[in-house]
Amino acid sequence: MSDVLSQPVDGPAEQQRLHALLTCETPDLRASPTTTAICESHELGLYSAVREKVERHPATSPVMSLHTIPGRRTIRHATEWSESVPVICRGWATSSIALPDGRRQILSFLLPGDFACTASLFEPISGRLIEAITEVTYCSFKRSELKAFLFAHSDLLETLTRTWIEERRQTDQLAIDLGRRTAAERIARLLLSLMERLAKRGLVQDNTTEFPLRQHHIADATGLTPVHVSKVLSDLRRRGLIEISERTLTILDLAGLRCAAILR
Amino acid sequence: MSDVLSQPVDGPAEQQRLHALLTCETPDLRASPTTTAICESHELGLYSAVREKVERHPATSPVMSLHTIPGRRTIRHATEWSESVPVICRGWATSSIALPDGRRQILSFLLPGDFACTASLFEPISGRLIEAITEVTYCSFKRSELKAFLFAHSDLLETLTRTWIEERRQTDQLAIDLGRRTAAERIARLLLSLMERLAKRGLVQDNTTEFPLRQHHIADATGLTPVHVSKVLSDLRRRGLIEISERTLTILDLAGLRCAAILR
DNA sequence: CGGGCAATTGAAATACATCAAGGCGTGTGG
DNA sequence: CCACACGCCTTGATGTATTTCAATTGCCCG
Repeated sequence: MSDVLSQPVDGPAEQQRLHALLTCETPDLRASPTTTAICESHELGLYSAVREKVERHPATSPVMSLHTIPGRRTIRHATEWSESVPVICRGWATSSIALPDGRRQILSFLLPGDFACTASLFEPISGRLIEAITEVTYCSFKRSELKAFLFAHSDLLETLTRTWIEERRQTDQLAIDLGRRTAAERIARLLLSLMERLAKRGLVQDNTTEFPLRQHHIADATGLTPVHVSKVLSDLRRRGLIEISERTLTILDLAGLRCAAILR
Repeated sequence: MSDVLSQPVDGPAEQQRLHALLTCETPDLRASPTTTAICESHELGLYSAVREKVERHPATSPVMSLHTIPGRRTIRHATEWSESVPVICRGWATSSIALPDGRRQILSFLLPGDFACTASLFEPISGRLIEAITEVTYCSFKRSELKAFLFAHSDLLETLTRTWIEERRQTDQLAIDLGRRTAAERIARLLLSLMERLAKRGLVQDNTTEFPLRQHHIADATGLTPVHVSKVLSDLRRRGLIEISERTLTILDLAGLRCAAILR
């Protein structure tokens, strides 16, 4: 295992704590930012649906373990044949593909509640690199058991297909963004879509949110160079559309930004 | 319905013919190019698996109908809420997204045996445009029945997930192609991947295949302009890697083309 | 204090787009 | 049968978006 700092939580006593964490039953945990993020993402998707189901049928719960790793660490190597499926519980991560010569493309940013990739529920992932951006705590499900659990509850299976379809929609959009949109459009759209996802998790207030992305993350997600990202962002700032500073992003002119993203 | 020329084949007598077509039982049909393509793609994926199953349990077969439309006609509009799922049986088609201003991105080329999009098996497609390139005959399954049929045969469900994972792998590759590769790399990779898929269907002989794509198709698939595609293709020709003429493509130097695609 | 990562900015280079003209094949109507 | 239009491809000239290169700054951290 490459994550020296990972903290498996498989013990019987720890299961109790994990269950509490998952279901937000412990007051002190509820107060922590960790579980806040998790709880807020209640209506979100597959993970929260699984969590709810586990809460109701604890006996059949798939084996899982909690891990916390610092930023910039990799969660899954591209070649790793892992029997477990990670879900982000706290922090930001990336899912990307790398070319041998160093070029790389970020396929998606993973926020709390996101499975790394729905396809990885069925087979070990192929060639995708999962990396923490910030400090991340994630939940590792044993694949075989999660799969069985999903198939045992047909409503979960339905949520899974909905998640999958949504995932597909996202990657379709990514393709047209990369293939047919200008740099400014791509970046504006990225910011807007992140804002939307963060808002669903209750992480946006007054159009402002914590924003741990470095410009090279934006570059790798939009198929651009860090330098050019810097120039475009400066331009968006100059036009009074956004403000970025101190790992914080605020959208000053939503309509204007939408226009820059060409959401006609 | 926009396809004036479509030929529904729902009648009881026609079912017989359709079944024969699907299972390649009729000699005259077997000889025709139509069914050759279908039969060759035997080991290919979901469609052939479904076909096999239907052959074995004809009574439970989902309702389907055959249609033939000329080239350049649209099979499914982007906004169309259709209750049926098309599979290409003969010819080439595209699956694409269009922007209101005319820019468009082809997400995939559909060859015989391909479902338009695995996700569309569960819900009507959203925003994707399916268009015939050549004359196309396709098979329309009634979604609800196909779905039920799949769920009734768990091995089909497994084939479905494998297809889905493969589909996902493809769109991931598309993203990194569009985001991080040069024009020549994109085009070389497109040609190689098409060749590979055609070879699986037995449509390649002596590194030569029928190739109905216009350069604007290649452009829309690679995020380039038709003019630039022309220039890159000319270059590949000049370097003795490929030959395109008369709607025919032959790869003269496979290793060289692979190198141009940077498959290190 | 030094060293590494991140961001900014300007100048130069390049990949690709746009514009424009011409050729070629094909269908169509006179 | 010819004239013509139209779609498709090619090629060159020119324009532009984005990259590459380089220098500078600030910041964090040991």
